[in-house]
Amino acid sequence: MKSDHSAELTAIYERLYAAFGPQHWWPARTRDEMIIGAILTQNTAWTNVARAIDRLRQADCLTLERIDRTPTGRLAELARPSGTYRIKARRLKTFARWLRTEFRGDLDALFSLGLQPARTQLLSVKGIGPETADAILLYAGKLPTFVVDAYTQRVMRRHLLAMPTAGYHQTKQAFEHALRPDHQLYNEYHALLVELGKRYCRQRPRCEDCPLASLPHDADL
DNA sequence: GACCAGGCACATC
DNA sequence: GATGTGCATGGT
Repeated sequence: MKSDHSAELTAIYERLYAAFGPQHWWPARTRDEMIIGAILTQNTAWTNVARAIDRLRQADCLTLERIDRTPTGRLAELARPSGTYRIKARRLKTFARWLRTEFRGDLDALFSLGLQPARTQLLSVKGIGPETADAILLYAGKLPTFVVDAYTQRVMRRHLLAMPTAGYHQTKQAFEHALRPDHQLYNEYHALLVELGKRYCRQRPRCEDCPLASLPHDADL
């Protein structure tokens, strides 16, 4: 990726915000619920995650402390609507146990390490990759790290702001170089990109009314 | 009945 | 280090 697309990335944000307005993300009532949702949404549409969250709430299993004390098989049963539920149940358990043993179950103890140390810690947990780690840091920790998801990669490539081979880290760096390190800005920008993707980039792109239609783009992406 | 969705771990080359 | 595959449901 060319190193400086600051003007373009700022312009894209302005257009998306003007078109969609504030998104009020993450859709969760508590930090624990946010983290649980982040794990459940891996490679999964949010509508299915919402079902699983409801079931966990009904079963009073929507805190990390409760997850730590609930058998994996029971969690899998509750998380079933979110797909890949056996894996996700294991990841929830792994995370809850890790937080208890390493940070006495205290999220503040994790986040107060600061952005980079906390990120390294999260990435050491099996089941937490770059996107999930960044989502947790940004939305639960209010730390300024940009979350790159599949829609973001697609938008960047489509509008020629990223090489087709640009990876997660490269794309993340481009946004963080272009924008001031402000967790509220990163929060809104990521949410707006997801909304853009959901509306206009699913299946074949439908570019007619897309807020970015007038930007340069590659019609094949 | 495909194809997709707000990834990740692991195997293999 | 890049690429492929399993995980598995519900919506379109």
